[in-house]
Amino acid sequence: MSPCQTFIETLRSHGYRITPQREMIVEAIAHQGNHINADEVFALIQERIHSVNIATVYRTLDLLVEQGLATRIDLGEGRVIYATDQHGTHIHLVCRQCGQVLDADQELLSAFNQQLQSDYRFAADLQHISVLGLCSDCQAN
Amino acid sequence: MSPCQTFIETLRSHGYRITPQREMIVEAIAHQGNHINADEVFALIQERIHSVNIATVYRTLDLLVEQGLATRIDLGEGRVIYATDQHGTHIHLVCRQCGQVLDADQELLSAFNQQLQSDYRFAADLQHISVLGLCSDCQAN
DNA sequence: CATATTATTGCAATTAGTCGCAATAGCAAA
DNA sequence: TTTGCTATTGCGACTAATTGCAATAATATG
Repeated sequence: MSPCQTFIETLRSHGYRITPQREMIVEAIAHQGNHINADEVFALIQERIHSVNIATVYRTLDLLVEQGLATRIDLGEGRVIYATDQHGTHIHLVCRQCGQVLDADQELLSAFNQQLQSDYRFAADLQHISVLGLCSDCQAN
Repeated sequence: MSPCQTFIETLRSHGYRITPQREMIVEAIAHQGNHINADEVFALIQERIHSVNIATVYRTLDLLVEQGLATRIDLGEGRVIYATDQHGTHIHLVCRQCGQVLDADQELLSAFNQQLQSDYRFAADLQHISVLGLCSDCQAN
């Protein structure tokens, strides 16, 4: 089953209705291998059909995040991106001074993840997070 | 030196001008021991003087975060809070389904923090972060 | 203390995202 | 296939936060 179909089936099995709008939004975020923001999703859908509302895009993206099918990452400065759980896992290191974004290896968080589950019974979405801080250049200044 | 004065001096030594507005905003966030959001800061200042603009509040809070004197935490659902670096460090575990917020021990991140510094030369602001995931109740459902 | 420089502010306009509500359209059951 | 229930959508209004710009005021210098 393609990733798209998996998403759709997951939504259906959780009692959500499958609309053309939702299918197109899922396709947009799934086919786009990389990160994507709400505007880009909206633009991709507009290429196919013009009558989809931006509010529906936001609502569907929220739904996908809530269902754990996608993650929402706030990179600061109004940069909010989405990615499917299929997307290669990694950590975004965002410099709070220059705004630069560095990627770090996801493995660094595995011990933390296990502790959250054992100590707090909390299943953290760590496959794709952003961490604010200072990059080496800005530390020097 | 009181925390307020430290903040003010830090700003001054970095070449920023000290205005009454900035002093009041720093006092608001420093005296408020706990988290505070932009609206609350604005309300606290309005009690003293009415001519301060909300845009200045946002700009000053951004400045404090950029300078590492405060942290900005996005708890989702439009809940954005600020706290000084004096504030007791901890991790917010935000459930992506029910919105509930749990606090976890900061210590869990110390190994991760050290690795970011040694492997990526990145000084992460981990004293006060939020992590999205599923709480035990919502995992059960 | 007076002056010049320019960072900061307030204001108004703008943007991104959200919300309430009536109309529409999935889906389950007959 | 038809019907009924109600989740979902589109729309317009609204809110939170940001931005450009001219006026103001903090600081350095003479």
